[in-house]
Amino acid sequence: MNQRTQQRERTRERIVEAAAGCFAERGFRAASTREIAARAGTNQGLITYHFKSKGELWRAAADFLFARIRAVIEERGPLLVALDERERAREAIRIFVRFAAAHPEFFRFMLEAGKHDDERLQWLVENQLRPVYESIPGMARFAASRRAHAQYSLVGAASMIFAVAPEVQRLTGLDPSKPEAVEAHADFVAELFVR
Amino acid sequence: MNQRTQQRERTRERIVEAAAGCFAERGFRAASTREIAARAGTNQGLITYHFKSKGELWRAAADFLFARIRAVIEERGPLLVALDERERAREAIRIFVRFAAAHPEFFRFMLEAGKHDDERLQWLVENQLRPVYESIPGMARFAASRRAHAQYSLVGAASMIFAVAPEVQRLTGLDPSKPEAVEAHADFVAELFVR
DNA sequence: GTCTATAATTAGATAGAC
DNA sequence: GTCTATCTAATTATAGAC
Repeated sequence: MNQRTQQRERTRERIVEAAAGCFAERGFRAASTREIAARAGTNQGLITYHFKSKGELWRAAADFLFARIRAVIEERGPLLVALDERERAREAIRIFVRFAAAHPEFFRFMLEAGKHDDERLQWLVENQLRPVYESIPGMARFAASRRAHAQYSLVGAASMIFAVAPEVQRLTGLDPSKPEAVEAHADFVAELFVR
Repeated sequence: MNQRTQQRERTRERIVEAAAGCFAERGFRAASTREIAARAGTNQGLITYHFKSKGELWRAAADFLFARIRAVIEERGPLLVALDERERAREAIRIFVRFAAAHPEFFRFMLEAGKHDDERLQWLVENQLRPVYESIPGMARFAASRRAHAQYSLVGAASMIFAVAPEVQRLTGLDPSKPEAVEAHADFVAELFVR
């Protein structure tokens, strides 16, 4: 790879990461390409050059966010096989909670996308979400008829406190991003779903 | 109350309800006063006349949404005292889940507001959320040090599946708004938190 | 009280300089 | 590949007719 191609990739990466943050914080419509460009340390025209449209940038941002959760699954999944069934389910849930704490933008992005039945949601479900849906941890314990209820209860219980962290801080005084709070939440949710 | 005052109140109510829906669906910034006006069957200029600014309309919308949850608490709360402690906690959670199913816009509105630490969140916490926070059901069972974790786990588990209903439908085929799905989710979450 | 017209900003996409 | 300038369309808030 020559220097120009490397520079190109680094610039694209900076823009995509800034876009993921902006789309998560503001939603697709309210996120502006000018703000994304500024956050990436560049200009608005360059976004059109690299991504053609705001919609394509959004898809690149989704791919960026899902690459991180896939990495966690691939990295931590194999380590769980040594544990017995119940402790494996608990530890998988703790890993999931820690991911939610480390990447609240992932869940903010998903919460924004999941509430509108448009072409973006369709693309997201088919290309990103469906492939990882089956790997949500600890769900084999529940009957198929309750699977969706268990999945979304777990995702909600694990991620909500981090998705609205500023509200939690103002309302309760607890800062959910602190390591002690993350571990307390991981233990609480793991114990809630696997007793 | 004379006719003109009645007409005024009905118009304001229509605008506020439309605003609550738009702010929940799109967030504060992306919701446009023109779309709100169109949904309320009127025009954009009238919004400025009645509410002065978009920010004040947002506060009126928040007040409208919280009035509904307060009404449920006041209406259904007294009926629970006849039950024993555990069944009271379970039934309170079921009522909360049914509210989340009937009013996903409440939770979409809150999820959008809760992720930005701005003057709107400050107003929302102090004027609307704090007064009802203590009435979230079934939480007396948990130690004070775990209260926030329990509260947000419950809110997340109860509401997420309805907040992202279009995603759930596309991904799993389940329509969470159907009465059978609502009851199944209510039972699942109640059983999850009170065994 | 309701509506139309408009002013001042800001948006995404495009064109072209370098 | 990067950046500035600009076009068209949309935004909120305002002014004023009725």
